[in-house]
Amino acid sequence: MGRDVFAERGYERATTAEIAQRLGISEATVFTYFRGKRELCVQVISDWYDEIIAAMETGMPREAGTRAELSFFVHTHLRLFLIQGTGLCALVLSEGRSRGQALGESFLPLQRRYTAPLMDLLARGQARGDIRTDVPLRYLRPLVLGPLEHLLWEAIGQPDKPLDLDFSTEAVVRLIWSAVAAPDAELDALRRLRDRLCLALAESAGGERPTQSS
Amino acid sequence: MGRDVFAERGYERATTAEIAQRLGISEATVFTYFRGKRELCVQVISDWYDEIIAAMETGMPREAGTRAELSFFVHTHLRLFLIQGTGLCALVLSEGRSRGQALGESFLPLQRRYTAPLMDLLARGQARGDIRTDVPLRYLRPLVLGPLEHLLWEAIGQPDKPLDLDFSTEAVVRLIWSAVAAPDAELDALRRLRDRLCLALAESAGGERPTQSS
Amino acid sequence: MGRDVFAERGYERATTAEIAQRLGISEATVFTYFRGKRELCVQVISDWYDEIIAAMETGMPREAGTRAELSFFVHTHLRLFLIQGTGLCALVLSEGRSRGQALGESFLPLQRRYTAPLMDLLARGQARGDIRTDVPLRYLRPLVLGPLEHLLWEAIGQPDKPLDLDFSTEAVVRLIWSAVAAPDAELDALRRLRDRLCLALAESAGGERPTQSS
Amino acid sequence: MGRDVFAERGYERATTAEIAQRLGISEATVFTYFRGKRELCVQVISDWYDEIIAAMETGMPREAGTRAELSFFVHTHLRLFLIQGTGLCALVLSEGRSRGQALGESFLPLQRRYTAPLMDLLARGQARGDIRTDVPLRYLRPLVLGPLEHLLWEAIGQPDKPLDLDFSTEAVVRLIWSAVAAPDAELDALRRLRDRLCLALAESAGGERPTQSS
DNA sequence: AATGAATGAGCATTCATTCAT
DNA sequence: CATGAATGAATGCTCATTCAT
Repeated sequence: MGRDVFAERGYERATTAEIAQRLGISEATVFTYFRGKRELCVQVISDWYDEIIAAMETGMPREAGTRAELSFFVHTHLRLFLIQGTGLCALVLSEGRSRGQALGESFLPLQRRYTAPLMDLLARGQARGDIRTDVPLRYLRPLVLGPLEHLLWEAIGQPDKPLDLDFSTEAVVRLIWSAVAAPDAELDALRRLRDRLCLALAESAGGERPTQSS
Repeated sequence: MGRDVFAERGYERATTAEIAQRLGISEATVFTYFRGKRELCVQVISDWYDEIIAAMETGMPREAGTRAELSFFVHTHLRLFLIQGTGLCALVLSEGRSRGQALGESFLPLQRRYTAPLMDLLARGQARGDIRTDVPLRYLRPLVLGPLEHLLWEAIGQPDKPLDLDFSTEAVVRLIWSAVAAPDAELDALRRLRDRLCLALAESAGGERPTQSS
Repeated sequence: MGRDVFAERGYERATTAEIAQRLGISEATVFTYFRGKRELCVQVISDWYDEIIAAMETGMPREAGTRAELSFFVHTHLRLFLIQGTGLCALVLSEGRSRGQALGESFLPLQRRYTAPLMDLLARGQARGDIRTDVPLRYLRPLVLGPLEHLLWEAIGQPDKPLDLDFSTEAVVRLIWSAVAAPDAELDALRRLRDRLCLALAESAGGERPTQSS
Repeated sequence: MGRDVFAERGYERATTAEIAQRLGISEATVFTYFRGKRELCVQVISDWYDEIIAAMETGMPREAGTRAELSFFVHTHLRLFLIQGTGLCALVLSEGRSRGQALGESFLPLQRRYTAPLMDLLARGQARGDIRTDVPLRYLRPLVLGPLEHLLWEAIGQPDKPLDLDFSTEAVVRLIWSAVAAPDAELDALRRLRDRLCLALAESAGGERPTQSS
């Protein structure tokens, strides 16, 4: 699979020879189907993106609330990039960006397609009043994707310390949520939650209770 | 300058010929001072890190409050990487990681030295009570560096839309601060309440993960 | 022909460029068939040895008597090395030996294969009673090959004085034969007598080594 | 010492840098004294030859008989080439010969000077009637030097099997002598020896005695 | 369609040699 | 006289790409 080679070696160090060999075909045949190494690589990345986007759009729990959606997004993102995509992640991040002219402008649309599910998610959240609206989405997006990438980079760099998927997801989402959630919305929700609990559990009034700023 | 070439072309596409040419010296002279391309590149990265770290440690307003420190960190990070470092950023991120063995293990200590100012900043904030302590620093770090990297990647990808440094800094800091700041008492208590409830009611509730909507 | 280049220039001074050029192919094509310069050179030497060995085994007059066999061996050796092999001889002798590790251990088996025809010849001679048996074959071999090499070296060094093949063969064989032939009975006995006397009278005799003059 | 470097590495693989370093001087200084690498190497070889020739001329036992002289020559040759000269031996043999034009014609006179002691030895032997005169000296010389070189090559190639100097000398001389000695001279000497022994040891007539061809 | 064979364009690296100081 | 610094000229080797079959 060309994907594996690019993922393992990076763009420059991947050779058409090895790709052809792993595919069990002749090196020349590769050029029958692709105009060149660059186009092949773009195709590989593109397919990879398609899978991710499909997974995102298919599984997204659109009715479960904004936080659940975010949680799903984070979980899926980490999962897909961890199972095999770390190499491709590096590929996209490093080679796919302006550097020189190797992989050209081919990635902008992909990038846009990929971030679409997240942008939709955030937009829906704003419509629901769950996501803050005082900051343009343009600045919210890196707040989500940035930490994920950073976490993945660290995971790549330390293959001996594998990431605990569920734990990491929860930790990251909690942090991100603190930043992107509509402040009032969260407070409101919490207060409503507390009030309902107080009613339902009137007799069992033990445990901690909110003290200050009623 | 070798730095520019590596920054513009990446490790593989940078040629010793071009580096020598831009330095106005012969290609052979390069090898008089560096054992090879790899060593040269490591030196370039190392110098670059030194500059960043020096800038961070020198200008850090240690008495102006945690938020001001964070603001300075973000501003400085964006500024230094924008003026020339984006390519080097990519270099470190992509080549410096396990990929093959091109740039070996030379980067781990650098990486650590670079994140030190941020970690110190966060630790001081926690001591002052400004930074939340319910999440390990290990998870706070990507929350800061991640968005910055992501923002920079986007800025690199769209050179026609230059980043407004002060505005971006303020926007990003505001977001990050929401996530890393110690919540005030009520919020804190409410959140802990909610979290424990979510756990307790996990089985009797629906399938989707706990959200605070509704 | 790669053989010519290595023969004319030696290993270090032979360039893949020149080899390719003389073969009328591109330099890259050379590396399609050989993993590198070293492997190519080993192949060249190997083929050369094959030819010599084949010539030796094919033409050897096994029924014509030991002296005729030796004559054939000498004649063939001189002929093959003179027509084109002197350079390869130098190649094997100088590069093929321990010096650094350029041409590795690849030559030991070749060396052995090459000397096999001579060793067989000598062994047959001993079986027939034509070759002396009082000296291990190990010491007879250099007595044959050594003068041939030396003669060839001289011939190389003085290209203006070409060697007369038949005359040289006869002269060399006559000399070698004197040394390796089984001495006739009287001489044999006399020599053994002398040798034992030399040993027995070593202490009571003068300082200088035993000679038969006087 | 430049000598060591050339001996260890051969001409091509020896670098002026290493030579200068071992001499504890700057690389440029080397070029103050020698016009170039080639000249330096010629000087090294030349000095080496001087030593050998001096050893030959100084120690040669001119009154001890031809065989003793030959024995001394062989012993000294093997000794000097074995202690440090194998590398230089290879150097002279391979680089010193016409190959390309690296070490040019500088060696012919050296070669001649070196073989002079041997030629004189043989000439003296012929004058004394000890060395056969039916073959030109030109053909006798390789019979002596050839086996020595061959023996040395083998010794170089198998550093784990060091040569026993005295034993090898005796073995080689015995063989060479068979070839170069004047046949009649030897027989005559042996017979005279036997006759004298018969007289001196008339009573102890046991042991072997020459039977045939009295 | 598939491929074996060939290659042009580079690239990092080496090293003898020069020369101003 | 000695040398630090610089380099021109090679050299072995790689690899994406082409094309006749």
